[in-house]
Order: sequence, then C-alpha cells, then structure tokens
Amino acid sequence: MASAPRRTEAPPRSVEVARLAGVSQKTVSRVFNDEPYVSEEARRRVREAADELGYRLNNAARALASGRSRSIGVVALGTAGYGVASLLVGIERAVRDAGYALRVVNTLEGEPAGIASAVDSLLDQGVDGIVVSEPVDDGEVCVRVDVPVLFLGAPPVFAVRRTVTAGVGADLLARAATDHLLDLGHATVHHLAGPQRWYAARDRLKGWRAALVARGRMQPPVIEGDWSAASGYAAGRELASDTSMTAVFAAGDDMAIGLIQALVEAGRRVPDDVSVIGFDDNPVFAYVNPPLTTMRQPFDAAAKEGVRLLVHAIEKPEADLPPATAPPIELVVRSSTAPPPEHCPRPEASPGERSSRTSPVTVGPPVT
Amino acid sequence: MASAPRRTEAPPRSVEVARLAGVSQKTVSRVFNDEPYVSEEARRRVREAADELGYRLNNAARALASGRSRSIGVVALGTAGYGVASLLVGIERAVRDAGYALRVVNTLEGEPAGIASAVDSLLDQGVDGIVVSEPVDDGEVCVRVDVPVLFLGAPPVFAVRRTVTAGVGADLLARAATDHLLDLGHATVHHLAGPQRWYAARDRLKGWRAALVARGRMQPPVIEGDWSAASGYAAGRELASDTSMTAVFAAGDDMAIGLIQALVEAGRRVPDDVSVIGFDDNPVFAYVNPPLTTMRQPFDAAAKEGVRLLVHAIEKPEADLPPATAPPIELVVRSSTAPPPEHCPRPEASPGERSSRTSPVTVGPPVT
DNA sequence: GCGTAGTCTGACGGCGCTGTCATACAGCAG
DNA sequence: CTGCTGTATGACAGCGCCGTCAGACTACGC
Repeated sequence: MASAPRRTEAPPRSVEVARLAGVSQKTVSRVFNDEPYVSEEARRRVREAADELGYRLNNAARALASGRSRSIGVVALGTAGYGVASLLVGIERAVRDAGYALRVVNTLEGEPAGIASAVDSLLDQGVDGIVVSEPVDDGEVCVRVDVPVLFLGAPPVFAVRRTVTAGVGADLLARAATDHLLDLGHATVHHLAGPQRWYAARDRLKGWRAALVARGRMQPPVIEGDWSAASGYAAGRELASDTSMTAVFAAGDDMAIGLIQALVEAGRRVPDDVSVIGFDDNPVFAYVNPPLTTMRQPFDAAAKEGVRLLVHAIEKPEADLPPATAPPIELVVRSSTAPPPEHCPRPEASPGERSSRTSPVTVGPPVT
Repeated sequence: MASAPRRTEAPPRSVEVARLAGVSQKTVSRVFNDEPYVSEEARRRVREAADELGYRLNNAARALASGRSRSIGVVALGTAGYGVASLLVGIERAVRDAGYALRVVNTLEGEPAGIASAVDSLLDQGVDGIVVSEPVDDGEVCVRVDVPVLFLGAPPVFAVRRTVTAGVGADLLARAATDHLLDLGHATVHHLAGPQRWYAARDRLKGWRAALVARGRMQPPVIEGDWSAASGYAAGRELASDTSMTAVFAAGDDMAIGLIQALVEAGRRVPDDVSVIGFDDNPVFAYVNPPLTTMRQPFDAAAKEGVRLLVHAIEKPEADLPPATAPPIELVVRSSTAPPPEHCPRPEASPGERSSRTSPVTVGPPVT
C-alpha cells in the first residue's frame, strides 16, 4: 500500500543521494568506493547530499552484489584467559586496520562439535576468510571450506582452498625459556606442559625438549596441566617431593602461579630452592611473591602478521604468500628464577655448550 | 562469457537446489527458514538436494531481502583483562544462543573517537542491535542510532530508538564487599576505586559509600587506580604509611594484588594488619599469597540477561521490555580478609546496626 | 452438491548495491 | 579535420534471497 513517497522512516538509499546531488546512482557508488573517474565537483556534491540525508552504504546489498562481505571470522576459545584474550584483541585490531569487519564465534572447549561447527557457522555468515585462534587437535575435523583460513599457532587441519599459518613462535620461546634456566646453572629443567590437544602446548613442549637435547641434558617426565592455576597447584604437590628438581618451565603463567604456591606450601622456596618460569607475561604477575619470570608472547605481532597473510590470500588468491617475518622473542626476568642452590649438582660446563641463541633480555616492570 | 552451464566453481544457489528437488525456489526458502506449510515429503527432498549440492543460505541476500542481518554488534574494550574478557565470552554465548551472529569492535581506551566511532562502524556493518560492554563516559557522545542498544553495566548515553540497560549489579556487589569487611569488625573501609570514567567504577564507589553511610562510618578519601596491578601497587605505597587503615576494598582483583604487594613490602601484613578484598574473582588469585577474598561478578548471568532484553527489543519493538532479574551476589571468602588487629579501635556495636543484607557467602576454591 | 477453512505451492517483484558496457567530451598528434 | 587516448558519467542487468499474493487441492459440515 501507499507506494507514493516511500516509507517515511527508512534509511536513505544511494539513489536518493544521487537525486539530491544531481548525479546518477552509479556515481554515488563510485564516490563511496573511492573509485577513480569522478570529478572533484561531483564528489563534493555527493558527500554533501549524503551527509544531509544521513546516508550509509548498505552492507548487505554491497556484499550481495560484489560477492564479498569484507568480513573475517575468528574461531576463538571461550575462555577469559590472558593469552587467549590478548590474541583476540590483537586480531580485532589487525582485522580492522585491514579494512575488514570481525565476526567471532567461540568454541567452548569440550564441546562436541568444536572447531568444525564454529567454522561452519562462520561460513554460513559468509565471511571472506577465517582465523582459527589457538587451534586444538579435534581429531578428524573435516569441513569443506572455500575461503582462506589462517591458523594462528598451528598446522593446517582442514582441506582448504588456501591455508596460511602464523604463530607466536612458541617453540622458540619455549626453548629460550628453558635456556634461561639452564644458563643459570640448573642441571635440567622440568616441564609443566599445557594440554597436549593444543598445538600451542605441543610447540612449547617441543621447544623445551629441544633445549635439553641440545645440551644433552636429562629429560624429566612431563606433567600435563590444563592451563589453570589449579592444575599447576596439583602438579606442584606432585613435584615438591622430588628434591632433585631445581627448575620448572611452566607452559602458562597461571599454571606457574599455582605451581609456586604448592611448592611454597611444601616448604620449598622459590627461587632459592626451585626456579620457576612462566609463559605469557600477564602483567599482574609482576606483583606477586615472587614476581614471576616469564616469556612474553608477541600476541600483537603474531596477530598482525597472520592477518596480513590472510588478507593477502583473500585479495590476491593467485599471488604467492609474502614471506613471514619471525616474531620477536622476549624474556622477562623477574624474581622467580635464580641459580640452583649450592648443594645441588652443577653440570660441568662442557666446552662448546652454550645457550643456543642469545635471547634478547628484557627486565619486566619491576616492583620499583 | 559462457553463460551456459553457470560458472563452474561457485556456491550453489537455492534455485539450483529447487531444481534438483523438483520444487520451486520459494519452497527451498521455506524449508531453510523453518516456515510452515511445507509437506514433509518436500522438506525431505529439499534437505537431500541441499546436502548433495553443499548448499548454504547466502546471508547477504537474505539480509538484503529481509532487511535484517541477524547479527548483533558489540563494542568492547581492547584489553585482555579478566573481567572484560569474561563479559565478552558471556555475550558471545548469549548472542549465539539467541540465533544471532556476533560482530566485535574494540575501542582502545584513550582513542579520540572512542565509543561513538565504534558504534558507527557497527552501524555501517548493518547490525540489528548493539551491545556496549562496560561503557565509559566519553563526554558528549552523539550518534544517530536506529537500532536498539544495550548498555551492559551503565546508563544510556545516546539518543537511541530503544535503549536497554542491564548490569552486574556492581553497586550491590560493592556494598556486600564493604559489608563483609565491616562485619569482620573494621571501623571503616578504604576504597581503591577504578577510573571514574567507567560507569562500572562509579557504581562500585557508590556501593562502597552506601555501605559506610548505612552504618554511619567515616569515609576515608578515595584513591583512584586504572585497574592495573601497577596502579594498585602505587596506591598501596601511599596507603601503607597510614597505620589507622585496616581494610581496603579494591575495585578490581589486579589492583588488589598490586596493593597487597606494596603493603607487604612496607611491612604491613595481610590480612593480619590490613584486610584487602578484590572484585571480579579471577580464579588464579586463589593461588597467591594470601589467597584473595573477592566478589564474584556474575558475568554470564548479566550477559545473558542483557542480551535477552536486547533481543526482545529487536524482535518485538512495540512490546514492553520484560522485567529484569537481579543478578546473584557471591562473596568469595579466602584469606586476604580477617578481623582487624587487637590494638585497633573497634566500633562499639551500636544496637540495630548490622549488615544491610545477608549476603550469600561462597567459599571459593580453597587451596585444598 | 456447495461453501468454507485449512494446507501446500509457485510466480513474481523487488531489496540496494556493483559490474559491465556504452556514451560523451576534452586534449592532442598527425 | 580525423583518429586516438584518457577522463567522466550513466543505463542496465543482475547478485540470491524473501514477501506478497494467487492458485490448487483437501477435508469437512451442511
């Protein structure tokens, strides 16, 4: 009914702007897409008309006509952990800087469908690309995906048209963490690992092992936690009785905190008796006792780099991927690590054995 | 060119499904929208055909034709803090459960444009509703918004078509936190507030004040932090010299941690000399020394409730908003709070003075 | 038999934009 | 002047779906 003056309360369309500006609808489209071949005069008139009407491009129509939604979906873990949250923040920033919108779907860990269903729902939404943040090994994940996928922190799992991976270089970071303890004189380093379904956890374990192997040190049995402080605490109770243990590399800050608590309760001083290094660098742990030595994860750099590659894959499907740049490695030395106690066996410094790399050392925000 | 067999490598459209199923395109549409008046037989055939072709609804087309994008945008803070991240997780879950997709835009604090530009970009994306999570007072924010907006944790700021607010009940929680300390026998309670640009911080301050006023206690000067442990530490150094101070309510867990660290370094024991209560309940702080007493924020409940109201406003614009339900209040008592030291002045228990409310008390995950 | 209500189905016209193509005109070389 | 290239503009045909409406068919009561 009433086709006459067009529904009163409706957002203006480009053709209305065109009418007001005295140009064709197509010219309005050109202006809003920053296309060439529009005179300054026309551009100005269109802008003015648009302002006056409060016009904004209709994204759905644009997506339908162009076949691209200009949005990227991210599959995130539904946890509020510092690392996961930091990565998400970094991704959002990078995606927006690249001119895309961000859609988020969380996969609650332990959910039956998991990553696959999250990816599926993103595909339903019509994203141009997908970021799988901190993927876990879900077993046989198999979704038909026809947009590029970025695995932030792990190997490709799907059969995809175009896959790109980028990561924080967890293995290198883990190796540097282990080297730090070894350099302090510890005979070996225990590892409190993250859940091995996570690729990130596997990488850290790999790096730890590499550091030990490089110096021919004994590899103590690995304890696996679930990232939580509670699991770190449980691990600490187990470990506390082993008096030969003088150093632990925990795969996450929270676990390190729980671990330290259990150790201290069991009468082992940190760092005097046992050194503990964490992983992530949640800034709050500069203010606990003892302030936590940890590896800073380059969340922002990894997100930025990854999204750069992803956007490249989206926009130039045929071109080669630009070379990946290695993320920085930062060791934040605070007070939870120290040389082993005197009475402990020191490794005789076999010549030629040295830290595999000179890791850039940063002293984190100290307690003034 | 080659218009014949349709571009080979393109996602199937509903009309192709229709052809294969031997029905009209409209029937396919009906099936995928769960509309009535489709025979079981037709439904089945459509489903089969769709599976065979790997068909999925094109969201852009759907949005264009229907005028609704079935997505909700959230304006979040670009920080990885536990509270903010928890709220985002809760929102995502609630939004998805309601059948909407989630788009995220962060506002980095201190950004010039701030919330307004974030809302604007969400509007450009064509969302059906907006959630402003943990809003801050940006001064004269003025965007023309014509979709419902939910302020999660604060009062309306925009001139909007439809505004709904929901919150974690920060004032009540803050009051309960203060009451807890008062009940322990402290003469008064100091407050380490969050940045007052945040409505959440204002609410907590309000609740703290209300608790003191209700008992006629002295109100010590408020110190304002920025949520960070560093700012809590700074506040702690200031406060440490005041030996009459026996209890502090910190508006955030991280600040509480920094505060405690400074206090302890200054030689004041926690909780023996000074009690400290935090706010948020980040589980990791059950494993520091001393384990932190804190108020659990009902992030999930608040997000769920808020999104429920928002979706209602979106889908039934004319109907009244359903009544809001009050979020639960949970005090997590650990070991950073205790009665004041003996030598301190006790308030003589004026008759009739009692905790304003019996707050449900939960003992948090204790260190076994 | 008829009328009526209830169920099922498809034709058709957009939604508001982008891509493609045709056109118009200016400037400039030959 | 002709022919060209480069710039500026608009007409037009969809993009893939949803809303509306008309039509067909069944079941039922009278």
